[in-house]
Amino acid sequence: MFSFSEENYLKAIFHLERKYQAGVSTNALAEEMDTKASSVTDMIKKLSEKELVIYKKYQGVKLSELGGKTAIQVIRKHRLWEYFLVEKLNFNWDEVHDIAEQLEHIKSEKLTRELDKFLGFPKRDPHGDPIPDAEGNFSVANKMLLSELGKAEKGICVGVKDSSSEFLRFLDKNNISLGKEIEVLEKEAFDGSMLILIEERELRISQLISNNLYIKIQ
Amino acid sequence: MFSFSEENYLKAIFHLERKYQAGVSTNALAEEMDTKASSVTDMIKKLSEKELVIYKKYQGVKLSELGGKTAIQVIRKHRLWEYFLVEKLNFNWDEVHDIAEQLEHIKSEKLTRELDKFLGFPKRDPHGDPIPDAEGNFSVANKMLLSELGKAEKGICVGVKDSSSEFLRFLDKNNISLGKEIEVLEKEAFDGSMLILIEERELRISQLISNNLYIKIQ
DNA sequence: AAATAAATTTAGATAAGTCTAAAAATAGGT
DNA sequence: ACCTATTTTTAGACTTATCTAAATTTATTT
Repeated sequence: MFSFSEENYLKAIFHLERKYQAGVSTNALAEEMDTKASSVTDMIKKLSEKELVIYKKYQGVKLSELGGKTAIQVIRKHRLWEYFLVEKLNFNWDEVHDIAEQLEHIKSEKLTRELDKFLGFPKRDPHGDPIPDAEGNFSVANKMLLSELGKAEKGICVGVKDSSSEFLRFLDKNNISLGKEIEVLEKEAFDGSMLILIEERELRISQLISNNLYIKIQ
Repeated sequence: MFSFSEENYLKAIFHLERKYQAGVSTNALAEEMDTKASSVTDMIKKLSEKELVIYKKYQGVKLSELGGKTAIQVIRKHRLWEYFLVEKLNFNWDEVHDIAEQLEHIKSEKLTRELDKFLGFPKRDPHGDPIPDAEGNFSVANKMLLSELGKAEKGICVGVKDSSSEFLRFLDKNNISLGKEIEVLEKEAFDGSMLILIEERELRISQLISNNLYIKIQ
């Protein structure tokens, strides 16, 4: 089928397409993949020959139908494995990403289906991201960033934008986890920090934090 | 750490060392790995530089202490995943090998430990092979081949030598599975076939079959 | 619209793992 | 001990995925 590297590129393009609908630039992809632009060009050509992406020189790249499907299957596997690691193997949510990066490339449709069934067809991974079903369908929740809330507004914490171990451990330390209600008590215009109420506790968080926490209102 | 390919070579050498204690020959390894002798020589040199094997030109190859430990960890992961697939994900014992070949290369000690714990520290994989513990220790059962039994002798089926899907499906079809008692009713000297009694049923099996079934006596 | 800056692609090189074909070493038979 | 057959290694080439440096295209500024 496809190599690990090809699958990683497809996944990266998929994620970047949300931000760059017109086409993902070589440089953006190079940054996302932590590689050089020239390497990206080479790989894009290869993906283009395999009809996984639509590419015109200097015009950026988009996933084809096939490329999109493939990317979603990789993402499905990644998120199912993350769920497995947390729910069955006692991993914390900040420890699962790197292992899922490896597991997402295991090739066996039956394995993915059976894992999904074994886990009870979970809808979201430990970071609140939706898990595509076998057909590739997944719900795009109407979430927003906590930083978008105004004073006295409330929301339920439903996901994280940054899922780095550092950020997740910060949330753990401050007892912020998915499903909890957060109310904005104050907003500081100067630095974007806010005072929030979560489980009867008041907590001051910087804009970097509120910019990486997804919430759902009402 | 080590590449998939390096790990596969170590595993192959480990398995072949049982048969060739004096050192595994390049050709034997090439056959096992389904590759060319020249490729084997190249890889052995690399493994030798990394001190994973002991190698002198034209003298065959042996695993070093480190190479042996590494091989056993790969085998441990392979067998744990096979057990997982059969016990948790409803796979049949003839379907798990290829997937375990992929999963055995996932790098995370914690994952292996937690998987082992989750499975209840199983001692044997679905084919009856011992699963090394975290320290690499595993029991070498005093098993023998069914073909070594004489007339009127009995044994408990404890493993398979060939674990190809074809052989395993043959066993399924004839209701031969691990744990069952087998008694030799007749032995045909001419072709090595035997008439066996298993669960009240009489069954004639060729020598190819009895040569690939491990049993334990008394 | 020309000049400059930025982004992108091309050209050529490298490392891992494989191959074929040829050379070298070992083993076996007489 | 010699000749031959077999095994093993070497030499040189190919593929995948990467890199650096140079060339080219696109975008921006004046």
